[in-house]
Amino acid sequence: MSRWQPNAKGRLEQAALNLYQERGYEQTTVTEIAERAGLTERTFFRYFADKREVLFGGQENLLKTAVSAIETAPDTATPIEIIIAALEAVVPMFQERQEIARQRQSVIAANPGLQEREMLKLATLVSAMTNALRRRAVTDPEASLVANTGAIVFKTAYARWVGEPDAPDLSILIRASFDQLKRIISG
Amino acid sequence: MSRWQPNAKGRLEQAALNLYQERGYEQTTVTEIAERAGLTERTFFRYFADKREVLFGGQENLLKTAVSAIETAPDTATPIEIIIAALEAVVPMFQERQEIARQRQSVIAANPGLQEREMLKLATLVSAMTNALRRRAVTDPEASLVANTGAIVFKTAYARWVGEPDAPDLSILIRASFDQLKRIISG
DNA sequence: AAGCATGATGTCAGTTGCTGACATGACCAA
DNA sequence: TTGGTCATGTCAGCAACTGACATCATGCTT
Repeated sequence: MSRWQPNAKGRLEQAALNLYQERGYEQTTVTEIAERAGLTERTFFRYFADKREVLFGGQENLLKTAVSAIETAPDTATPIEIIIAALEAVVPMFQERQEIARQRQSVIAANPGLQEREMLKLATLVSAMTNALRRRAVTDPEASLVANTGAIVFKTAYARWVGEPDAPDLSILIRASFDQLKRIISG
Repeated sequence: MSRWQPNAKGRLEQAALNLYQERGYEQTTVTEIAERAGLTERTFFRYFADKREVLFGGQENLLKTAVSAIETAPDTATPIEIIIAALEAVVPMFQERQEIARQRQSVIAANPGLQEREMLKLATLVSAMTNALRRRAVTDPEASLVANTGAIVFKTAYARWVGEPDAPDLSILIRASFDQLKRIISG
């Protein structure tokens, strides 16, 4: 029999999400989270840089997937097409977890500090995609404009996907947002 | 002779900006800022909600100006034209203070926590502009897409304006960014 | 002129987020 | 068996932030 229960990080994430929902983010102390996970505060901070970070675990995977999609897009694709491909590459990571995504989102929506963190994560993603585009010889400021455009499209689609009870497929919403943006800007 | 030195808030802002530049944001304590301004830590927190907020004073003015520009745009303007007008309405608030803008930006660039706050401010602005557009009968998600597009355009222009030694006029850069975005998306 | 309300600031004590230093003890490899 | 490793615990401490109450110049009221 091993000394420690397995999956400490996952237990902390679960405990945090539950407590944030039950009492609200600010009313929850890190000590409480750790206790519910059967650990100590100090251990929480070994797994997560701060109290917010516990809600943003999947970020590195997301980033890798998006960057890798940009790197492997066909040479014939335009920058915008490359970005849309990156967004669609990332869709499956959400598709399965719609319920958890909704829980997370309602917690984040209730706290500005968490919204800050979410936007920093998004900005990190945009920055990584911008760099990936530059490596494909897309020049500045086009690379940055394209990456940011991708972020808007995704944000818009994601908001609908999380917000509507019987939302269409995420990749369909992405297409729809992009088409609408095209019409708005050219029109 | 009055009991207190005038302009406590301004003194705190100045002291904070200087100290963040001299020692870095994290190495500066709120007590140090207050001392340099001839006040106490407690008074700092009466003027600013937290240690970051001291760098984001002009925000409310900015927001009011942008929203008011949206409200007073001519009825013939398209949503995109309205947003561009809002961006240009805001230009004069930066134009005079390019040097301070550069100082602020270098401090913010050195600290992720400050970047978080800046993006929250930008998101607040986008949200206010979205609502202002809705009041002009622009429907969702178009209102949100347009406001976000404005934010990208401004961010791109602002980055160049702050980053290049002899940058062109900010409103020229806004036009340039918007034109380029149009080409990218339609192309 | 005396008294009184106001408002900006100070003082103090307390909670919580977060960190560094060191201790513990099951597991594993030599 | 021994000794190292690694996840966790323990403890002490700093800095951000808050609530409660004190101070006292200013200016209004009577």
